Amino acid sequence: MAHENGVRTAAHEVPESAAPSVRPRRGRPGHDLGAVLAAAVRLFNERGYEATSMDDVAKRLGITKSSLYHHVAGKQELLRIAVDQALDGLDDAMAEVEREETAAIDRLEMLIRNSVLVLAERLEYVTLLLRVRGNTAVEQQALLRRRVFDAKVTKLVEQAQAEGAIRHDVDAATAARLLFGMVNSLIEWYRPRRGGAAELADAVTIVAFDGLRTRS
Amino acid sequence: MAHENGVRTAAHEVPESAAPSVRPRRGRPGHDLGAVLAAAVRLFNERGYEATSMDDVAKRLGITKSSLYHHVAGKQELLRIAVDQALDGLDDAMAEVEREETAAIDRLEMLIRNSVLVLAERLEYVTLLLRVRGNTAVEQQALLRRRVFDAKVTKLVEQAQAEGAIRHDVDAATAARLLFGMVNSLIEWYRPRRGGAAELADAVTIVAFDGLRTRS
DNA sequence: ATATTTACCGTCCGATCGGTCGGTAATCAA
DNA sequence: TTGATTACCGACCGATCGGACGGTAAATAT
Repeated sequence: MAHENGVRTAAHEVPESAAPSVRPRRGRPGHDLGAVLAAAVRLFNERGYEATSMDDVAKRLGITKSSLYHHVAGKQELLRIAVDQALDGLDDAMAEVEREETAAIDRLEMLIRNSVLVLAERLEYVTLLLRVRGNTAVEQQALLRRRVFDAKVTKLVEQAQAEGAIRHDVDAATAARLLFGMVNSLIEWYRPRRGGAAELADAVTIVAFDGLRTRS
Repeated sequence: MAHENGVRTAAHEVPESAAPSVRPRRGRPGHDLGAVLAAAVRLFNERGYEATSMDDVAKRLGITKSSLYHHVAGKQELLRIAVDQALDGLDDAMAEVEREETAAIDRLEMLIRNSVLVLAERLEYVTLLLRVRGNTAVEQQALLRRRVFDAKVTKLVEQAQAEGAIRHDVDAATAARLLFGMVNSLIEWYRPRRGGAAELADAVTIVAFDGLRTRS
């Protein structure tokens, strides 16, 4: 693990579903960690994490850099909280599927649908996650969790192949990667619309399982 | 256009197919622009463009930063030359397809195959291209050329739909994006093997057109 | 009124960044 | 031997970076 920072920050904190909420807090009014995180993630995605300075984030919030450091311990922690939001969502999607006992191909379809929904719901967090390169300990930890997820997808494809539901002329690992390559590419162009995520999940599963070609 | 730099650098330069070649040059022996570019692109992809300093590039080559500036005008030019390598390859792939007069779906398949091969051949350049965010004029120019490419793909899908070869229950633009989302995702995991690119292109076209599901 | 809690600010710092400049070293052509 | 040509280097510069620190401002709770 290598704590690397001070003690603070348990593991899963903040955005209580990203709602600014109407709770009247105690001290002087101002931004809370949720607002700070939202602004930071938006900027990270616009310009890239490395290309965004803490001063950029502060300015977007209308405060100074020193004020920003009152809310967050450092730039890396901002990144860590954000990617954890994405990874937790993806893990939930996977956990729900693992509770199922249906045919492997049905669980695979369910996983794809769930993942598309998570991607749409937490678009900015997932976008940030998928761009992490592994430069720091925080990023490497994120890559590790991604690899665990990917391995589970491959397992699922292998099972579906063993059950005869998925073609054997494409390697399972390759199929899994192409599948989630397609899913993950949503971050490049999908923009939230009401209900848009569900029909998008339809499109993805159709292309993935039945292909684009018309058949008689 | 907005030249932004000095006069130099015509448009398409260097890597004469990336071969170090045996040509005996004139002055003092050392690195040429091709070697510099290769080292830079590799580092850009490992750590990200912004996170890579010119000193990092110089050190990887075993020279100093000032020596590096003898070969290249600046960091942005390094990026520009690199992404142009990728874009030129993709444009060639598209141009070959546009010369064809077969059915739209066949041209689409040809484009996918060509694109996969370009991706495999110029993997590092394309990787860099696909990560560009648009922070500078150089990057925005690259994004512009990408958008032109994407628009042509959508047109092709629309034609194939009009010809009845591609299903109508998926929006053409969405299909085009999912298609190249899948293709482009190769940069995340594909690593060169002899002949591997061709069978990878097979896998991609199979999944794209016929889907993963087995059918009786 | 006073204590507590929360948010904010100005100022400073060492490190690193992309880039410049003037000079030196090694090779080939004449 | 001299002149091009090409490659390299040390020293320097202004700007910006992430972050530290001590102090102030506004709200609620007592």
